[in-house]
Amino acid sequence: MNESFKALADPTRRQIIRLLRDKDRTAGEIAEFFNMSKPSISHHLNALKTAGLVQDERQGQFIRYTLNTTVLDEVLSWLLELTDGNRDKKGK
Amino acid sequence: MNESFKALADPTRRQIIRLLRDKDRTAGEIAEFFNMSKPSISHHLNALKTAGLVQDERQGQFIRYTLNTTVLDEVLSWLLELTDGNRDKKGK
DNA sequence: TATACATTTAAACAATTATCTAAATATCGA
DNA sequence: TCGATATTTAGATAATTGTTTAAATGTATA
Repeated sequence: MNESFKALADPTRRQIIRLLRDKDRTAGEIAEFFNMSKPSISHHLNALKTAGLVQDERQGQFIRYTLNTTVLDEVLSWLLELTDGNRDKKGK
Repeated sequence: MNESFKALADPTRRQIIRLLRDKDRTAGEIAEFFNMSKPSISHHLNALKTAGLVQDERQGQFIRYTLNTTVLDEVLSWLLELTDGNRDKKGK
């Protein structure tokens, strides 16, 4: 959970998530959207992967990244617990 | 928006938010929950305030902190845009 | 199998962040 | 106004993070 929030704290990583919302993309395709070296993007992708926010799968020469909405849902739940009226404050 | 995500990236700050969800509290009351110096807590409170996640109001000797759910709602919206089916990808 | 392409890993470095102690500011009550 | 209490601000430092270039790994193809 902490990893997820930390992963979301960076604007580049949030943008990557948006890109993957539209469709799966390879690391190179993702990198093209940014003014940043490929190793940097790779690093950000790894942060997202560690957090469980994306998954990767090698397809031949390429590595294809996919959004994992499950973890996003968990973050959503955490936030919803705060704004919702129910006060059972379960400490997740 | 970036400030909000960065503020949420720290576990101490998330815990502070949870504490404020239950009720408003003074800086000192908040600090009692943590194994950390008061200046550190003050620093975290300031980060939350800068992000707009909390508001503060002096009450005599004390400073009382309040949760501002409006900004939390904005973060929620950002996340909901990702998980929802609608694909109008407005770049907020 | 040699070369090119896609991507990651390694190593270094700068910038940011979290933390502490000490000092400053603000308010209250005697 | 003085002393106690509540909190923040300042200054220092250690840890973490984001970035780069160079090298390594894995795959495809001629």
